[in-house]
Amino acid sequence: MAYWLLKSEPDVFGWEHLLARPKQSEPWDGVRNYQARNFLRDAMRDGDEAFFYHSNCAQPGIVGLCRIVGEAQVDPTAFDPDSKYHDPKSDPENPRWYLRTVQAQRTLARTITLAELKERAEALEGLQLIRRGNRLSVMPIEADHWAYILGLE
DNA sequence: GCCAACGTTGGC
DNA sequence: GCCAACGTTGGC
Repeated sequence: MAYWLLKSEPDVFGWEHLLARPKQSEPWDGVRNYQARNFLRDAMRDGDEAFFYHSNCAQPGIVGLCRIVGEAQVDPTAFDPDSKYHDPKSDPENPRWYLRTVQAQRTLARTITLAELKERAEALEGLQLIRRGNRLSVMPIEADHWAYILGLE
């Protein structure tokens, strides 16, 4: 069992959107960064758990817990000219982008903010989220960091 | 392969 | 809205 953090802009697709979906699950498409893609495609496993993180908003932070459901699949939005995630250089014969389905597990009792995670930088050493200039939208979380962060709730 | 220019991310 | 940091592109 591995742990992850998934970033999402609440104005685009936030935690409330996920909760409103049938079975509270959604294909996590549109990832267009190779490092994030590699995590999605190669490292994640069915049943892994993930923090759902709100970025680019008034109060960035972790708002919920979700689960990775099933195996990696080719991201069909890459081949859709009408999609904002369309990638004309991605060849269906040799797909470049993948997705995973995520399912909401529970809403956190409160938002664990980026600000307080930064305050705990000593205990969370190595956490990519609080590294300078971090922009990864899919990142691994060490098991002890996972437990520590949940303990802040 | 280098690197400048450009576009994007995301906190503040 | 600003801007630092980063990834990608493309000329050479």
